[in-house]
Formats: sequence, structure tokens, C-alpha cells
Amino acid sequence: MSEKQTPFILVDGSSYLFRAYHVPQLQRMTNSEGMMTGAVFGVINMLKSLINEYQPTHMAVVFDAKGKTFRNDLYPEYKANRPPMPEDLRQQIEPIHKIVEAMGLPLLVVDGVEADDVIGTLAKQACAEGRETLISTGDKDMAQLVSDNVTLINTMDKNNPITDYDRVIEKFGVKPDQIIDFLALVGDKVDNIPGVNKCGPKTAVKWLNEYGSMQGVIENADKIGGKIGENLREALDQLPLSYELATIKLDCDLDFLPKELTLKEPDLAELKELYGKMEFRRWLTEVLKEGGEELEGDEDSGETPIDRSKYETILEQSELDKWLKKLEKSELFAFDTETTSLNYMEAELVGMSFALDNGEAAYLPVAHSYMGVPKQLDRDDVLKQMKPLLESDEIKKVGQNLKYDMSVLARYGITLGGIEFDTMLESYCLNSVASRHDMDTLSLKHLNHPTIKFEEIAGKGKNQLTFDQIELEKASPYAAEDADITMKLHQKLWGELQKEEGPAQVFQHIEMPLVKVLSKVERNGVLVDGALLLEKSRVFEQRLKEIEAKAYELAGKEFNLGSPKQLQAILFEELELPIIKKTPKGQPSTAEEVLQELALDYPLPKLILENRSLSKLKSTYTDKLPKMINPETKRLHTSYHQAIAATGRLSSTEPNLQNIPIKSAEGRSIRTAFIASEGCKILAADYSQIELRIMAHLSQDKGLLKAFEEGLDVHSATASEVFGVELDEVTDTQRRNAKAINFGLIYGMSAFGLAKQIEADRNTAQDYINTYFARYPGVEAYMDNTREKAAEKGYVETLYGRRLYLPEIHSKNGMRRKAAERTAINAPMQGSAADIIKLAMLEVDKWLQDQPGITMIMQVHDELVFEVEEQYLELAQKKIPELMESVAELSVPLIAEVGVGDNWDEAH
DNA sequence: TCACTCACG
DNA sequence: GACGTACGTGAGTGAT
Repeated sequence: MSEKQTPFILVDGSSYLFRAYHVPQLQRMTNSEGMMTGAVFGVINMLKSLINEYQPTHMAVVFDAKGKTFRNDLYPEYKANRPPMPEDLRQQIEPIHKIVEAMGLPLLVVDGVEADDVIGTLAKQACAEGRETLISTGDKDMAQLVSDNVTLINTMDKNNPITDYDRVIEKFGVKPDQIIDFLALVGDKVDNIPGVNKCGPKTAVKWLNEYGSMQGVIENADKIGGKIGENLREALDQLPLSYELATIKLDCDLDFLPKELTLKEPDLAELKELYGKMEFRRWLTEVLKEGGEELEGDEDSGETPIDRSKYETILEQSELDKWLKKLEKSELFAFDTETTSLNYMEAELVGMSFALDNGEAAYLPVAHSYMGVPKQLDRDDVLKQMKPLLESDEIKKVGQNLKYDMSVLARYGITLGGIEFDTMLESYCLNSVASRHDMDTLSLKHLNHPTIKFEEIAGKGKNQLTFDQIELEKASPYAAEDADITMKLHQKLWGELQKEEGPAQVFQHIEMPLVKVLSKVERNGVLVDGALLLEKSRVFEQRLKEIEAKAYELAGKEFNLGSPKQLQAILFEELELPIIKKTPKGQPSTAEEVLQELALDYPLPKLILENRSLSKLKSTYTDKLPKMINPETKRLHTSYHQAIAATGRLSSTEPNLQNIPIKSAEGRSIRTAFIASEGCKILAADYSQIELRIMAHLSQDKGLLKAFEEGLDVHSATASEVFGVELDEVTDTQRRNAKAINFGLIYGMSAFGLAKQIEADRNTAQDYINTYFARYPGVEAYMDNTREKAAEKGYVETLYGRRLYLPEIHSKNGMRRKAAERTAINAPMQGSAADIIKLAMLEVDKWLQDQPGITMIMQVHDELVFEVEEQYLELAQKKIPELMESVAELSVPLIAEVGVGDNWDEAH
């Protein structure tokens, strides 16, 4: 026996299985087929870190077998209280077993006994062999196995992972050989082991310290007084059975010995398959790397493998000529730019890469600059030569997020043409629910190929290099691969997309044409008066100071008003205000609605509310926006993301221009800083009630169609129906409540949600809902129909065929299923509205090509904002809403309302 | 990096 | 019978 023998590791797989299943972060993990994968990930992750840490030579991963065990024979009620294993957990067992085996780890599943017993037996045998044993478990019952040679480790308990002899005493208050006695006395609700009624850990420890063992306690049962003594005496008959049930068996019949349980070489092909199925991207990458060249691409049936030897670097004019010819002859080529920045307004072109459909690819560096860089072709000269090719609409391009490339080229006077395919958008149209559509993810998912990561060649953190500083030896394969992968992804994704009518239509007629419109809107930017915003910041600052001073006075001490945690301590511990609601993690919530309610009775919450809203306005808007103004253009240039929102909406970042305040007067004033340049006005056009109109159209409900047809105020019309009053007698409150009902319908309302919104009780809310559906039966039928179809097909669609998959629509978890049902209701309305405004952007853009005095500068979901030279104001005011209204033929009128002003606030 | 809060449609 | 619930986003902050 060697001196430095590694410990024998026994893993209680079943205990980790349940624990991993209940970890909240892991509960959200699914693969794209909707199968839950969190427990698989949790268990395997634990195994990996265990192996990594201990480098064992001998080990076993033990799981409970299906069916009854000897304990059920002893006591039929054993574990009878356990609910059946959830289906989404059961499904994860087989993949875990397979992965464990593929990892080369001995997997043990023994009939008739539990995992605990197998582990106990093996630990005892190993002990006899003089081998140190480490039991990895989350189960406290295992403490009975602890000895000088046997230690427990719970990798999920960050604070106290190791349980050795001393730790058992510290944790339980008794020695390991008293643990069974302890468990028998306390009993176990979950396993349905009886124990002594009302005897918890404290009592059990007290007794055991006095009488040594359970037997000792039984013998002295008469001496124990009080109610608990009576309980003990009542339990006397039961206790030996409890003891037996709690005892881990140490003499199971096993047909292997600890020394036979050795680790084998992992089966990489199998692991690749399994990780691929589970979509564990990081591990898949690891496996692929470990497998080296031979594994790479060789199993991709019928696809061209990624072959980096076919990549070229273009440094000579002759090579450029050759490539220009090839590209001009091709019907379609993949195109990518390399730049110095992710910010399209600052990015300088460093190089371009191209790929053809036969696997040929090239990188054309034009501005790398580092010590010893090879001579490159001149950037301006190259661009001049390439301009016709790049601007051609006949020669089609495919790229990954071509909007960016288009914006960069625009800085050099080139208008990228032939923007035909974008792999990011292909992926998005195929499945908008998939969380990411970046190239690394897509390559791994569809080509089983891990790309070269930017970080690998540029480093990370503050020392990260910009692309122009990267040596061509590294930059070339990276850049050429990007183009190559883009082409191969396109071939695969486009093939899939063509099989799906609706998504293909949306891709071709909405998303692809929109790319260049968005690029333009972003580059147009919006003029913002930074000085005005900073002035507002100063005013806010002043007021914040006053609030702070008052708050400290009320709290009796200074604290950070912006910290929910400190606020929580002040409000609910020091001042002992009532806890109205808790956060999902169980902390007393300090959310707005809670503070609103508390503000009725106490002064501090009101100040906090004011503080919150002001500091939000200041930090997010009046402080930040001026800093983001582009010094050259003096304008804000946001980024619109086309492949983020599952419903088909755009999103906006850096800065987000889709959440500029409007609801409060103070917030709204921020919009006065969104101005037009000299001689121009801001024009804002927004769709009126677009989602409700879509609901009317989709449901074909007679009442709702009529309300819109007659041009009624829809919320008043709803109020009139639901509250049974004449249209002209609807009160403000009734209208407000009706509005909440209408919104609720769009969101897939529940009585609870509506009640909360209108501050009524649940029954009242339910009555309203019932009355609504009685008055608008078509809407109810539509909702039911949508849920049904969603369950049947697994997805819902918008008016234009955009698809949204609902993997949780069949979830066993009622809450998740209900959430999926609400999405099913909401997505067609929100998504159709998104389709419509995108179509409007296309139409308006087409018209704007001949209107140099009018530019589109923002999109806010149902609103388009323009900057218009005053001489064209009248024209724009007439034409823009016309175009917006013309894009869809609904069963109700589609109305766009226009406003004009010197700033965005006035334009409403 | 996560949890919380809050800005918008 | 209890539980936990409106849909879709992005950003700033504090705590870890």
C-alpha cells in the first residue's frame, strides 16, 4: 500500500439528485426540447469538482434502485409520506447514469437496499482494508458512519463541507455511534420514521448525554417527567423498529469489493453525445478539446467539417484580385468585419473576412498595428476596390449580426448592400425562446464546433487587446473562421427555416429588411440637451439631500437609503413596521407597493419612495445620458437588439431609449431634453391601443369589434359593459378598473393579479372577469382556444407567422404551466404588434428615401419618433400615420396618432 | 454575479 | 386546501 493513497470516495448520488433538483437556479435549466436538465447538471458538476479536488483512484457513485427495499418489509409505512418522484426529475435519472458511466466512474444501483446501505457496506469493507473513505452526501443520517477512517463531505454546503468525528459531535451534540439512537428518538417526518412525539434534537441530545444510548433512555423512561415523558413511554414499543429503520446496513450482499471499483478512461464520444443532448456547452467544449483533432467534425453527417488549413490571409494585391473575382462570381458569400470596438460609432475597421460555400475563407487585414506587423494592403485603397462588391444588391451576403458590419462600413462611406441572410436572425426566427443567438453558441449547437473565442486571442480584463493589436498569426484563423462558420451555420439554419412557413416569412419579409433600417435609425441618433439634463441632476441632488436628512432623523440614525437590506433592517427590525410582503427569497420586501401601503400610516416609507424615484431618475437618466452623448454628433446612439425579446419586440441598450420616464411629471420632464436640431421639430406617432385592437381582430368578438368600429373609447366601453352603466355615465374609477381589466386580458390575467392591480378583493375581481367574459364571449373563446392550441402544438404564432415555443406548456409544475399559458395568451398580441410596427418601419423607411428632411430616430414598441425639418412638417404629419395604418388589414381600424413639438415631451 | 428595485410599452 | 400568479424588456445599486 502506498503512503499517499488517495481516499476511497463513495458518492450518494440519490441525495444529490434531490438536492440539485431543488436548487432554484438549476430549476430554470432546460435544453431546447424543454427537458429539465438542472439536476443532471448539479449532480455531474458535483462529481467533477469532487474528482478534481481528490484525484481518486477508487470510487463509486451509488443510486437508489427502483422499487421496495427491506425497510418496506420491516415497516410498510416506510417513506409512505413521500410524494411520487416528479416526472421532470425522473426523466433526468437515466442521463445521469449514462454520463457517470461515460465518465468512467463505477455506477452502483443495487436492488432491495438503499444507496445508504451500499455505501455503508463498502465503507466498512474499505475500513477493514485500512483505507480512508470519503462519503459524499447531503444526507445527515450518514453521520452514523463517521469514524477515524470515514469522513463525510457535502459539496453543496459551502460553509461546512467536511463532517469528521469531531464535527459530528459539534453538529449533533452526540458521538457518531449515538447517531442511530438520536435518529430513532427524533424520528423522521420525511421518511415516516415514528420516533418520540414532540422529541426534537434538543431533547434527544439531553437524554442521550444522560443515559448513553436509546436503550439507556428506554430503561430510564419512568424517570422522565412531564408531557414529553408520557410521549416517550407511549413510543417505547415503536422505538426498536425506529432504530432498525434508521440503521444503515453494513452487510449488504455485493458482488464487488472496494478495490475493484477503479476509475476508467472516459468514453469521449459518448460524453459528447450526452452533453450535446443536454446542451451543456462548456463541458461539450472541454470534451471536444480533449478529443483533439480526430473527434472534431468527423461525425457531422454530410457537413463540411471546419478545416482551418483552407484559410488564407490576404496581404498582396494579387491575392486580393483573386478573391475579388471569386466573390464577384459567387451568388452568396459570408462577410464579417473586425474592428477596434464593439461600439459601432467608434469602431475602426481593422480587417474583413470572407467565406465561400466550399469551405474556402480568407482574412484581409488592413489596419493591424503592432511591433513587427507585416505590411498590409491600404485600408482606403482596399475599400475603394471593394465598394462596388460590398454595395451590390445582386451579390448577396450572409453575416452574423450584419447590422453592426453595415454601421461600421457606413463610417467609410460604404452602404452595405445585398444583406440577404443573417445567421443571428435565422436562429431567432427558428426559436426566439433560445436565450442566445451569438456565433459561439450557434456554432456549438448546430455544428458541434467550439469556435476560437475572442478572449483566447485578445486576453481579458483591462489588458484585453483591441483587434488591431493582435498578431496576424492569431487574428487570421479567428477572423477567417468567423466567416467560414457563418456560412456553414447559414447553410444549416436556412435549410431548417425553409421547412417552416411562418418563421421563414417573418425572416424574409420582416427581420432581414429591417436590418438596414435599424442601422440607419441607430446612426441617425437623437439630439439631447446634455446641459439641461445636468441642470436637472443638480435640482434632484438638492432634494435628495433634504430627504436624506429627514430620513436619518426619523430612523434615529444614518443609513444607506438605497440599500434594500439596510432599509429592511430599519423598517422591520428597528421601527418594527408590519411586514406586508416578502421577496421570493423570503426577505421582507421593501418594494414600492409595500412602501405605498406603509406610507399611509408612517412617515419614513413615504420619504424612501420619493428618494427611490428621484435617485433612479438622477442616476439612470439625468446623470448618465449626458455622458453617453457622442462628442462628434452630439447625439445619443442606442443599439436596437433584434434577437433578444421572445415575442419579437426590439430591445434597446446603451442607452436604453425605450424606458425614458413619462408616467410621473418629474420623470416626464426628462423628455424635454430630447430635442430637434435647428429648424426641425420632433414628431412622434404612436399606435392607439394596438394590442387590444389585435385582440379584437384575433378573437372576432362582436362587442369588441363594434366598440372599435364605432371609434369608442375602449376602456369606457368596457366599463359600460362590465359595470352595467350607460357609456356617458362611466365614472373615472370605473374606467380605470376597466382599463386594468383590458390590460389584464392582454397579460393572461388571473383574478389574483387583477385584484392586486385595482386594489379590490379577489372575489370582486373574479366577478368582473366573469362579467367581462359574459359580455365579450368571443374573447373568452379565443383565450381558451389559444391555450388549447398552444398545448397541442407546443407553440403560438403571431398574425404574420412569428413563432414562440412554450416548452413549459406541459410542465407538471402547475405554476410553470400557468406561466406558459399566460405567455401563450400574451405573445400573439404583443408579438403581432411588434410585427406591425416593424412593417411600418419598413414602409416609412421606403418613403423616407426620397425625403431627406425627415429622419427616423427612435422606436418605442408602439411609437415611432422622427426629426422633421419644419418645411416638411405638414407632409410628415399626414403621411407617416397613413403609412403606419396601411401596413395591416385588421378587422378593426388601425389608428396612429401624431404629435409634434420642439421636444419629445411636447410631441405627445 | 445575484437579488432587488424601478424605468418603459 | 394551500400556494403563488399578471406580459415583455434594461440598468443601477448593494451585497456576496
